[in-house]
Amino acid sequence: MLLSIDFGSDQPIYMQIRNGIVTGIASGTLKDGDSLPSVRTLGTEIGVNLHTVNKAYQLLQSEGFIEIQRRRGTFIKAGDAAKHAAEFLKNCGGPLKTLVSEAVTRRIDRAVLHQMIDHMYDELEGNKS
Amino acid sequence: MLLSIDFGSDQPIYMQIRNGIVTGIASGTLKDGDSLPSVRTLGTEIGVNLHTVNKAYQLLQSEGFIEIQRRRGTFIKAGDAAKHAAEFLKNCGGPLKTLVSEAVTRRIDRAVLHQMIDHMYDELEGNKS
DNA sequence: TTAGTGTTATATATAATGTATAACAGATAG
DNA sequence: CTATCTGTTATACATTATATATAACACTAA
Repeated sequence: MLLSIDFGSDQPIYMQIRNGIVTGIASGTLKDGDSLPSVRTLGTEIGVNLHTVNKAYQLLQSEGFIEIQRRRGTFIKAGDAAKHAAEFLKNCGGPLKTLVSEAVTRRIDRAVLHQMIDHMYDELEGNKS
Repeated sequence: MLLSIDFGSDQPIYMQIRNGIVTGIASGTLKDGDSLPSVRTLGTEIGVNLHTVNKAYQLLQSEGFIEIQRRRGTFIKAGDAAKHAAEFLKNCGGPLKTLVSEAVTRRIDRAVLHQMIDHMYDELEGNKS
């Protein structure tokens, strides 16, 4: 299954969908031009209303990850990475600062975070060309 | 000022308070045993209701960052870092995975994230003993 | 005695999240 | 041409999260 939803999560469902698809793109599971399930199909599949799926799709489109073609379908969009890189770097600063602060209070060495990130990169980029 | 609140933020006020105090502890601005402003004082200071501050304090106490002493005040608690380290590492995996995934889609090299983290560590640990 | 502490209770308001149902209008496949 | 599928819009509703307002409680500390 492309996505699995945790209904008990503190994270909104549409955010879980959004994050799942972003990870799918990063891992290469979803490639440029691939079609996504319709809002109804995906909604039924994961047990969620079509509007919730639509909310995730709208968000993903606004972020440049997908392209919604009315009455045709929704497709993965490679887009211009560099164009969105600055935006990402600006937005990730706050959350990352909080995460690092918490790590420092727990006396977790920076090397641990480096390793976690490296492991995630390896895992994501492992299934590429 | 210890804290500044962005009322237009998507992040809840009590979360901003919580994160600000965690960062304060990480940077050494807030040390073990230091007293925090009362819920009323801090609330007035940043233009927020005392219950909102109390919500942040309760959360921080549940996470082991502070100790609330009824009718006496609230104090920074060094606590046992190792005791909470595992919990943190478990919880940070999800958000970090999302962040890394997004970085990969934007073709941002892992070294960039490493550098950001190093910079934050340096900044936080720079003001220590 | 007085002021200050976190806490509890009650009430209210707003926004966010999610569901339900129906209809629209064009695309697409049979 | 017809039937199905597409994202979209509209309406309504329910629940939860967030935040404020006000008052009182019970104890601490100056």
